Amino acid sequence: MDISQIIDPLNKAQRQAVCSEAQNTLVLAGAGSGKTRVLVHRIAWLVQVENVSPYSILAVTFTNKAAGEMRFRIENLLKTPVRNMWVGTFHGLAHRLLRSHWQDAGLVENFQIIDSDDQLRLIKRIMKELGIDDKQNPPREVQWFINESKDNGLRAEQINVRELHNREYMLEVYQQYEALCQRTGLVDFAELLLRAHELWLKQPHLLKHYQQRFSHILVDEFQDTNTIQYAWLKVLSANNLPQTQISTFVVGDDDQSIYGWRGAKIEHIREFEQDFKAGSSATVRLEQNYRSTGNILDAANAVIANNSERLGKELWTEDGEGELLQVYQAFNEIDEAAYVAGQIEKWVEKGGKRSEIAILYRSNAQSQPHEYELVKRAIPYRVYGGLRFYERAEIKDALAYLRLVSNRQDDAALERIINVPTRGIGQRTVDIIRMAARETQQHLWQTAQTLIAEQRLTARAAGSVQKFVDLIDEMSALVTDNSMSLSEQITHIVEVSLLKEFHGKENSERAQAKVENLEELVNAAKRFDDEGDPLLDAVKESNERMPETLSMSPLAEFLAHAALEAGEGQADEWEDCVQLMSLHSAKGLEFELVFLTGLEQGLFPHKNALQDFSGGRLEEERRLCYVGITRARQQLHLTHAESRTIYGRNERAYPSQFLTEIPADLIRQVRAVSQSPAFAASCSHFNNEASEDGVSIGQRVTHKKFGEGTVIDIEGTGARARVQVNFDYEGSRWLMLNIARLA
DNA sequence: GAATCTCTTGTTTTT
DNA sequence: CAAGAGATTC
Repeated sequence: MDISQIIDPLNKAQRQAVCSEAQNTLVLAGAGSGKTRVLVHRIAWLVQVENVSPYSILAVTFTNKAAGEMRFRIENLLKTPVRNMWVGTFHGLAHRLLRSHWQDAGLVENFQIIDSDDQLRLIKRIMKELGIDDKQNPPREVQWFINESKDNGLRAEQINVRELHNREYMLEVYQQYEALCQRTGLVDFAELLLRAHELWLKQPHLLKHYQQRFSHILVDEFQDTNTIQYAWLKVLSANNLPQTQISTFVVGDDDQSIYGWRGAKIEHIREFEQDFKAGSSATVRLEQNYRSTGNILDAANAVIANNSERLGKELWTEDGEGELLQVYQAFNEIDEAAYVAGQIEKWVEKGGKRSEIAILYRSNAQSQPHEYELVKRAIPYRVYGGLRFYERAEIKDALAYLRLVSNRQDDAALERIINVPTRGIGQRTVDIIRMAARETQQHLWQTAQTLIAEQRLTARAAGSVQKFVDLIDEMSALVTDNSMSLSEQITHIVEVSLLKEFHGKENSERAQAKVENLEELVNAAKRFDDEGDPLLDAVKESNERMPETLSMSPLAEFLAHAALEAGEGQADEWEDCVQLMSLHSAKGLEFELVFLTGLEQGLFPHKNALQDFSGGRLEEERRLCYVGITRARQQLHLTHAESRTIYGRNERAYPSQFLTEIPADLIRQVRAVSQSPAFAASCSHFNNEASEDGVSIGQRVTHKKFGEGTVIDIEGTGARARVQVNFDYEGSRWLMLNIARLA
């Protein structure tokens, strides 16, 4: 047993956490203080020193990425695979529990997971059936209401009608939605958690089994737990029983809580100390930062200090202060992207790797101008998040075929593809089937066949529907008869569905991309064939000690994988490329060079957060900013634009309040402000040349008029330059063609 | 029933 | 600007 390997790389506070003898340990870990390391080493410590079986350990994370990373690092440290240890996201673990105990959970064996897109469609359908005007009552609001209720552990019947303030229809939709999902074997994200929680409450024998099994529960990103997740943990750990033997170890940072909008409650950190009081408890603070330079940390500390109600934490480093933060004020988002790309080129020229660079933004749509610029300069990049692979329409179509093959009750899937590709089943026919299904409380698949048999459809419609039914049955035969591999099955289904032909016949770039995506789906299935799902393996392995066994067809496994992981990590991962992602997906990651872009009031902080009078949401935006700043190791560039295209319109933009919260002495303004709105219409040549050859463009620009060879005086901080600029008026905006310095 | 056109509406963030 | 809904035409 080699304890030194586990202990030596740790500082005092980290060691204190890893070796904690308390039954319940709370680790308050600032950004970059070695949070993951502590978790990984804690588990290694438990296994090697305290002789805890990996079988008795449950580790919970929030993203699949984090779960994979944790398992990888544990196995690296222990130098042995830990197959039967459960490591997963709350959703992933809940899903496995429900698969293993579907009967006890009141589900059908082959239940399907739906994403929020499917969920919204179902809600729209129900509202239509109930005759609720979706103009006045946006389905999105109802969706939000349902998910919020579930996140708080509330079923429809537990909701007090009076609290709805004449929005009783929401409750009605919720009830109908629940019934529909139950009838058709569909489970949404929030439902996974709620069911898993109810499983504990309704099936004490199962709860007892898992309580006896898990002696140690570890939770990462604890500040992001929502009510139902927290409740699930509390029940499992038997924290209310003084004699419980279960030890909990949670790691979190209140300053990095950025999922309040999803029901996460920072208060859980505080509550933990009161709620988990069985046996002894300890709190450890990790404040020494091993990631960023002093200046970056000072900026982060200064920004987050504006929040109230913090648990209090100040990051520090033993390393030097490093470079100043650079702030660049761009004319517009194109200019911003050009600046970023220019800096990236510099970094790479100096021998830096592209994978050390991240471009971060508040909302995914902001990736576009950056992508455009990077393509232009042939800089390889990779975008995370946004429309994920398994969320693309054509992929979801293909998956809907697979779902229907695997579960004929899946109404959501059936509705999606009954007329994709078009096969002569129109809105009218679908409406008839829907209504009939509603009357008999049957699912659509069965109803459609009944309607044909009873000749309640027109001959033409009946023929088309019959063809569809036959098609699905035929696919089903392919899948069940042969002992084909998963990827072969999917290849067949994609072929037979004629989806490729359907999308391919459209002669656009987008259509081409869709066909390629469908081909990529087959590759994804191949990869899944080879690699499988580590959590599933763990469950299978450990289920040997349970009376219930978990048996899922490869197809069902693949579908669940697609629903829960939405398809990160496909393609080009090996190439050295710049990383583009939202601030939310950047949490937990670090980069040498970080660009924090779009720092404008209304964009970041987002305008919706600014409307909130309580300020709670503004504080969450600020935490998001804190997360962004602390991603950087060496260099941090903060950019904002004077003008930004929003919904196709050019809008004036103002610097984010967060910029002013950073002490001025930590910042170097790369270029000062230009007040002329006409300049905002200029293109990127100007900015590059002007800033590149050292001209500092000043506060005011004097110009006579725009046109061929306009001469402009630029006043900088102290400096002054005269330049000749050639413009072209193109429709509605000025394009700057070139610029030359005169004096 | 399908394809095409016009008009409105809107995007924060993710399991 | 782009996607979705609704209306119109084939």
